[in-house]
Amino acid sequence: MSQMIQIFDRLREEILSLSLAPGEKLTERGLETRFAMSRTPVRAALLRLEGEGLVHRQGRNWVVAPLDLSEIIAIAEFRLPLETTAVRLACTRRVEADLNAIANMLEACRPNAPREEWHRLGTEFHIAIAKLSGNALITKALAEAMVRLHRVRWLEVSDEASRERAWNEHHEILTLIRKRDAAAAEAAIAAHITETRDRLLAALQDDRERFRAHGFKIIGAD
Amino acid sequence: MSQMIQIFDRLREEILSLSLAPGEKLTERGLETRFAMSRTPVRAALLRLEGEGLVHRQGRNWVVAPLDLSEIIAIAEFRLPLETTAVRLACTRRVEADLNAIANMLEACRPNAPREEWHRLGTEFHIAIAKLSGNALITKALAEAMVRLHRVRWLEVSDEASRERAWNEHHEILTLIRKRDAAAAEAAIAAHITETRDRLLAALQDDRERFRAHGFKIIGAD
DNA sequence: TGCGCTTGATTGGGATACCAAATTGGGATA
DNA sequence: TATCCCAATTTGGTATCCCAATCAAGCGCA
Repeated sequence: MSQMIQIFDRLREEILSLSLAPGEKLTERGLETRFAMSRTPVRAALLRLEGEGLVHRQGRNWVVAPLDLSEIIAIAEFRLPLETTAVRLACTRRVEADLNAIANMLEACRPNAPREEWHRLGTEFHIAIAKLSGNALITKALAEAMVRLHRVRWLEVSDEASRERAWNEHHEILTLIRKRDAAAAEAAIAAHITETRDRLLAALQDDRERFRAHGFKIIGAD
Repeated sequence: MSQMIQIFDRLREEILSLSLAPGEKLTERGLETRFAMSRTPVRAALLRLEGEGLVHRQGRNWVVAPLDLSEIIAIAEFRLPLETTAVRLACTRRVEADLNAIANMLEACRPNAPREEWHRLGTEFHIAIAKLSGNALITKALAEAMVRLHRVRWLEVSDEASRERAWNEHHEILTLIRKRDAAAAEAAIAAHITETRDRLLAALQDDRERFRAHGFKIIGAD
């Protein structure tokens, strides 16, 4: 695999897992020595990460994208029409094999699964549902939104009761799509998105300061 | 301005205006000599254009993104929920100054305006409406979709009667937002998106072969 | 004549050298 | 002691150079 992809994947992983603190400054030369590779693949990886919104420019410098808590509401507002449309389309276009793959994904990741696994598959579930729509733009836009939501979702998954509720909601949505009940499936995913938003906002009250104590750059917290 | 931005802007302009044929192969070394700059900024510009979906990789090579006519339907499917949501939010959040700016934009670009101007402002209108929603994710996703639609829209604007219909629809949408009539505004923009899609699909029958004759790489045309 | 191999040119990926701007740190001065 | 200024360092931006993989053309052999 190309060195650029290696650097890209490792940085992406470290950013999403919060190993790299939001707002942390990245220097091309620092990464060059850290990964023992030259600046050429480092720069290419940073440019791709910038396209995904995971790193920003701050003047001439690179920084890990800060946590923008005000985005929680905006992302829910964005997901709502997209995902309801996706499940509606899924009810007409879905293929049995795809549904089974998603069901297996859910089975493999019960609420008591390891936290990282749960976290990753929670994102994957929504993207897989979007894929059922057969619309690549919907899938891609949702995937981007889920990436932006990924880091703040560490709040949600810290609570096992929340995870159980989310798992049940996921299961319900899948069942309704299987029944081709578009109206109910739309309502279920809309409720799930809204409730996820509210869970995050509630958890936020407790954890914002704890995040700040880690040195994370947080904006939009008012 | 940095050389990378210069190359990025020029390539982007040439791709969107169809000066560079869809599917055309781009070599880093060719661009290097063409712009009389080194490969470093050329490569950075290509990476950014790849993020916007305007150039693709074909094996190790770079190619101008081919025209994907099957995207016309997918883009309409994507815009419909996004833009109806945007106008609904706009009806509650819009600011008078922003509305006036959009009205001026419309006035400055009547259907008999120069074709390039009309084409560009047609895109800008929808993005400006999306901005009224106050949701940055909606705005960005829609801007990306409009970029992907930009090149096939050369079909629509070739017909002055079509431009007049589109202009009237734009005007109507703005008026309804001004009245804060969310339901009617949603219906109007939904109809506009659907009709634009159908106009493009109809024009396509005539122009597909003409495009192909230009050497454009076209996919999804069935 | 047709098939296949060799070889040379071209490609993108990577490494490195150089530059100008920006930053920083310390020392001189008030 | 606080402040200002200048030099050394560090930064991203750019230009080249090298390399391995790929592609093509041309040559030779059957």
